[in-house]
Amino acid sequence: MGTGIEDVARAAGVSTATVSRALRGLPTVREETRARVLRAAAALNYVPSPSAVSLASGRTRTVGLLTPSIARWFHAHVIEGAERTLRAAGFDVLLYALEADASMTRAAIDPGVLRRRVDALLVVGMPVTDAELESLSELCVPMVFIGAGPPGRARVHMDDAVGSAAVVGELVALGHRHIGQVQGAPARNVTWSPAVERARGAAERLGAAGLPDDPALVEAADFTTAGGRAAAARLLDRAPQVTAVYAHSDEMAFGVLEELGARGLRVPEDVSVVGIDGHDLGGLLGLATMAQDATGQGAVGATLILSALAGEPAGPGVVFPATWTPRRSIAAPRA
Amino acid sequence: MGTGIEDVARAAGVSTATVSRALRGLPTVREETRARVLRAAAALNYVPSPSAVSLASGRTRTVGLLTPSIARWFHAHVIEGAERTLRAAGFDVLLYALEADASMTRAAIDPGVLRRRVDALLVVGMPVTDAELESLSELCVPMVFIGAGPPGRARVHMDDAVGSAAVVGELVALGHRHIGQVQGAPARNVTWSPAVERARGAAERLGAAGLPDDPALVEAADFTTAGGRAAAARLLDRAPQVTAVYAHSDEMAFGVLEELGARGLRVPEDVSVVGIDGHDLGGLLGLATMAQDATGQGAVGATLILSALAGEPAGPGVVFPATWTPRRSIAAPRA
DNA sequence: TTGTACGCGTTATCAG
DNA sequence: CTGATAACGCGTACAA
Repeated sequence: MGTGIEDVARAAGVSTATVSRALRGLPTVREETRARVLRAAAALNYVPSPSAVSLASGRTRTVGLLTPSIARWFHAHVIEGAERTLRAAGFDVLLYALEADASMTRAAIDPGVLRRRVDALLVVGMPVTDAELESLSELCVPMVFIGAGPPGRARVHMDDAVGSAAVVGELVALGHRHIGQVQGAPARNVTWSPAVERARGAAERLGAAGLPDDPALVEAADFTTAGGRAAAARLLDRAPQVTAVYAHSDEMAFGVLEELGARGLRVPEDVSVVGIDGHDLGGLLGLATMAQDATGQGAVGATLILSALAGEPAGPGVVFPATWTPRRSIAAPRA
Repeated sequence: MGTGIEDVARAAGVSTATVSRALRGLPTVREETRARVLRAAAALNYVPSPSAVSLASGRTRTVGLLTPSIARWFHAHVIEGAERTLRAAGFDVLLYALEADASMTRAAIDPGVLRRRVDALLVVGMPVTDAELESLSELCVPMVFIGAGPPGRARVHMDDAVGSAAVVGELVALGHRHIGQVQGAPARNVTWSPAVERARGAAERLGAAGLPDDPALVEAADFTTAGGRAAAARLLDRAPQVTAVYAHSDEMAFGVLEELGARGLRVPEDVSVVGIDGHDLGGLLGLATMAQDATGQGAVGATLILSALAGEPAGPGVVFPATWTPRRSIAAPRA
C-alpha cells in the first residue's frame, strides 16, 4: 500500500540500511549518497511507518499529556503551549483527559494504557496520589509536572504560596479585616497540591497582618465557576460580615461574582473580589487577579521534556512569576 | 524489558497464537483455555506493544483530532466530549493543533505526519481547503467534521443558517432596525464555513423583515474576543447609528461588550448585544445567545467515527438544535 | 480447538 | 562508508 524503505532503496540504488541512515541524518553517509536518497524519498513521497520505527528503535516520538480537564482556563492554555512546542520538535501529543467528577474523584491513572506508548509524560494541573506516582514512575520515562507537582520532581509552576500571600496583602493594605476565601479543594490523598500551598500562603500573610485564619471564613471548591458559586453561597450564609472574598482561581471568582450578583450585593462597594490566573475575561468583568502565564508554562514544560529526552540532566524545574493585576472589583471596605 | 506475548504463552502452557486469540476475545478458543491465558496475562501484568500490534494488524487504535485551537470555547468543549467517548472505546487521541495566526492563515495540513498514524480523523471547527481535503482523503481513513465541514461529508453541527436567522429575528422583533454584525471571517479559499452560513442566515432574515443587508453594518473577525473588540471598534466608528450588535460567537460578543464599555455605551440601553454558543460566562455577563451543545457534538462525532471504524455505513451527519437564551444584554431600542 | 511459521517496516549490529 | 541480516513484538493464514 504505502511506499516503504525498500522502494526508496531500490530507487536510490542503495541498501535499506543506508536509506535509514541517510534519512535520519547519521554522519556515516557520504554527502552525495545522502542527496540521492533524499531525492528518491521525496520523489516517492516516502514517510516511515511510525509503528515500525517504534518497534525497531524502542522510541515512539510521542509525549503523553495527562490532564483532568481540557476546557478549564489553566489546562487549555498549558496544553496549547505544550502541544505547539512538542509538535515543532517533531513529537506527537497523546491526550489523556482524566476527568474528575463532581466529587473530585477521578479514575485512577491506568499505567497499562501508557505502557510502551509514550517516550515521556507531561502532567498538567493534576494532583497525583503517591500510588499513582509510583505506577507512573515504573513506566521509566521522563516526567514533568505543570502547576501541581510532587516535591522532588521537575515542576513548572507559579509560586503559589508567595502569590497567594501577595493577594491577601493587597486586600489587607486596602483595609479589609474580614476576608473570606474560596480555596481550591485539596485533592484526595495529596498533601502538595497548589490548593494547599495557596491556602498556606494566605494563612501566613493573614497571620503576619495580625488577622486570625478563621475557618469560618473559608470554603473549598473544585476550581470551577459552579463550584466557586456554591462555595460563595455557603460562605456568605455563614459569614455575612466579609468585606472581601479571595477566590483561589479566576474561574471560582467568577462564581463568587455570580452569587454576589444574585444576592444583590455590589462589587466592590459591598464586597471586594479577587482571583488568581489572569483569565482572558477578567478584564471585561473587572476582576482583580494575580496573573500567571499558563501558555508559557506549557511551552517551558515541553522544553524540559525535550531536553530530558535528549539526555540532558533534568533540572528541578522552573518557577514563573505572577503579576498583580488590580481591577475594579476591589476597593477599600465601607467605613 | 517488558513482558511479551511469549512469556504469557509459556506461563499458560499454550502457543502465542492462542494467547493472541484469547486476549482479543476471538470465538475460536475453548473457554477453559481462555481463562488460563487471561489469568497468566493478568499475573504477568502483560500489555501488548501498541507498535507491534499496529505493525502486524495495520490498525493503530488511534484517532487524530485536528483543530485550530484548544482554548477557544467551542473547540475545548468538543475535544472534551470527543476524547471521553474515544477513550472509553479504547482509542487513543492524537492532538494536532493547527493554530491560525492573526492573519487567519495557518500552516497547511501536512498529511505526511498523519500517514499510518491514525485510524480516523476528527476535524474540529476548522474550515479546510479543497486541496487539504484532498490530501486528507488520500489517507483513506474515515473522517468526521464537527462544526465546520465540507458538503457531502459526515458532519456534526448546529444549523448555522437557521440559528443565525433566529437571532436576527429576535432583534427585529424587539424593534431594532439598525443591526450591526460582527461576523466570523470567512476562511481563505473556503466557501462552506459556518461563518458563511451564519452570514447567509442573517442576511435572509434581514431581507424577510424588509431590512437592507447593509455592508456598512458588517465587520469580520477571527472568532476571538480580541478580534471581536477590534471589529466592534471599526463598526461603531463607521455606523454609530446601530442599536444592536449581533456577534456570530459569544467570544466575539465579549469583545463587543469590551469596546462598548470602553466607549461609555451602555448595554442594553444604548446598544443590545447578542452572541452564539452558550459560553459558560454568558450568564454572568448577561449576554443573550443562541446556545449549542459543543461537548455533545464532540461525543456524537466520536460515536460516528467509532461506527465508521466498525464498518457501519457512515450517515450524512447530525444536526444539533440551538437554544435561544435571552438575557439582559438585549432590549428594545430607545425610542 | 490449537500450534507453526511467516510477514509487518524499520533500526541496529556486524562484517566488509 | 556501505551492505547483509538479525531483532523488534505481535497478527494470521495455514496446517494439524
